[in-house]
Amino acid sequence: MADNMKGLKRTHYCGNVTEAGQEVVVGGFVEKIRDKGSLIFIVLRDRTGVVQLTFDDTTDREVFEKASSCKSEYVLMAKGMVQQRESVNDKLKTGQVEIAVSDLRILSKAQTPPFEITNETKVNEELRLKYRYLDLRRAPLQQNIIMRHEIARVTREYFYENDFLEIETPMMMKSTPEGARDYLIPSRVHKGKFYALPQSPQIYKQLLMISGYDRYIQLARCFRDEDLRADRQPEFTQIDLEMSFVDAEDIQECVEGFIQRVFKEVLNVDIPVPLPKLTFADAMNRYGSDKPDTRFGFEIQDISETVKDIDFVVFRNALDEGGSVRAINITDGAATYTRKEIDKLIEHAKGIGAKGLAYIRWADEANCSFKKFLGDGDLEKICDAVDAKQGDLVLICADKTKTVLSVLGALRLIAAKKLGVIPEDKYNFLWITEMPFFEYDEESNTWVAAHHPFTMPMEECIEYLDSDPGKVRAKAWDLVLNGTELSSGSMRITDFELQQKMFEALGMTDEEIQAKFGFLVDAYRYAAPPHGGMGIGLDRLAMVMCKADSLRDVTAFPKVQNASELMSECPSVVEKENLDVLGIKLDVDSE
RNA sequence: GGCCCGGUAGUUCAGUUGGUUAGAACGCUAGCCUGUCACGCUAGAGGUCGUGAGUUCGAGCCUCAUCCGGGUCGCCA
Repeated sequence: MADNMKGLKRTHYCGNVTEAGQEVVVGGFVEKIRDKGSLIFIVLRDRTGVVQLTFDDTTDREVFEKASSCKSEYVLMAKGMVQQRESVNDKLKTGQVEIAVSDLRILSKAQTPPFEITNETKVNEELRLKYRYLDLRRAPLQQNIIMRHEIARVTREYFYENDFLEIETPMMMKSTPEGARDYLIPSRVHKGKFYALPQSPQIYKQLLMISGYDRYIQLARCFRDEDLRADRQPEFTQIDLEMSFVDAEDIQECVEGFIQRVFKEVLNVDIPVPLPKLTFADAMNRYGSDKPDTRFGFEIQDISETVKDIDFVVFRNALDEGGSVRAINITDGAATYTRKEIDKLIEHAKGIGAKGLAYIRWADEANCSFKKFLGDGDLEKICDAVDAKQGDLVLICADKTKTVLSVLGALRLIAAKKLGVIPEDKYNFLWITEMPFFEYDEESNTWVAAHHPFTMPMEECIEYLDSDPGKVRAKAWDLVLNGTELSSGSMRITDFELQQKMFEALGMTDEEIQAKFGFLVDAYRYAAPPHGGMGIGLDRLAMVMCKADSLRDVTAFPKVQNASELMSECPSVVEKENLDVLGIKLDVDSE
């Protein structure tokens, strides 16, 4: 039988025991035992840190015996006097003191855990996820979870102070056939019909504007049944907001205030505002990405003009087919790359869709992979065009412009990571504006909406809706931080006729419109203030602020790549009776 | 769905050209130790080499399949 806490009431968190000369009661987990025989040290851990418990020949015999029976991860409560240590530990916040224990309770015994619970760990993540509740005892993870809480707290404070109302929207809603796949919930009452979990509260928050709740905020859980990535979980949290009587700049200004506040309060980092802006087109041309990491250079440069007279079939073909030849100049000593390392880059480029990669490696002398096609002075012209110097590596890609940009954009990142030139303590925010309204879908040969179909086009683009969809830009913008897409926002269409035109441009029939969004279209007939909003990825924000590599490190109970959870082993098979009630018959084998 | 990487004591890893009884460190168990803090010392237990098949006189190692995990492309209005 374990002890109880009778007569003891916790007075301090472990990490806060720093002053000698007082009697304290602490509770926590056994982090470490150093048993010297007739002198025992137990390091006790809670979410604030650790403190050392000491037992020696002045300790009550029964307490001493109990201490010597303790094992890793036992849950203890201890009462004792805080005293100065004979030998201090400067590495610990509580390293000046220790607790001379007079009362010790073993509240719960622990099996030997499957892995050691230490701050630094090399243990396989798979095992840690299976025992997530143990992994979560580790300080680094606790700090992340606590920081995430702080972010959420500051978020609420900021938006409350700015007159936003927190309103909950349904978790069970109508399935919308467009966009990501929905997670479906079968209905027992309406057999054969389904609710969907929200991909975002988009439609509801727009309806709230129509209803006059003109500043809305919600820390909204969102669900998307798509494949996972390090920065993508099937369920995630969005700081979801919508504002009326505003334009894009007003919303951006409000969010800039939030960003500034949350970084100051949580990290004590000053973020200068307004945040820089870059159009989507410029982002693609300069960085080959719609979420550029601007903490380093290596920008993409168009050298089509420079090489147009060079008799190199790869360049010639690309240019003849309307593509381009572009280059990035990797500085910081990239010329030391070995042939093998360059080959690896080329392989990577091919993986992204490049047919190949030309390069100039300027070590002792400029060494060019396509030297034999060059005339006198051509090499110098190219190096001049990209401002290459000795020590640099110039990567050149020739293809359709879209391919060239995505390939060089990816290589730019890989090279920077490899060279270690990305400053870790920098927070480069960037608004990406003037997003394209339509994307060309090569499979179906049609233009599809790049955003949801209620996004407002830029006024000067409306005339191209029918004639040249590729030219239409949206009143939509993204917020990017260090190469991570943090947030996305837009102004919404409030004009009924314009909305009709948008649907037509997307090739939707009246029946389709009515079936998919009938209630929303109807709602806009009853007048709506001009409005727009954003959804800010709380998980991703936390990931960057915690300097974590994966959302799993800032999510208490994350899913793995196949969308299952290793601890509870969900999703799982359900009893046949449960399916019968829902009128569902399975067409798959499951054990 | 495609491509790449990984899976050997509880954990992290090593394991030669395919060759006797698969090793180390940490952890764990027992004992000793009054100032440790990566405590120290002594002894000990602990293995279906992810799983299944194949090649071979012989497989941790080679081949195929499969499962699990990670990264990435597709996908993510």
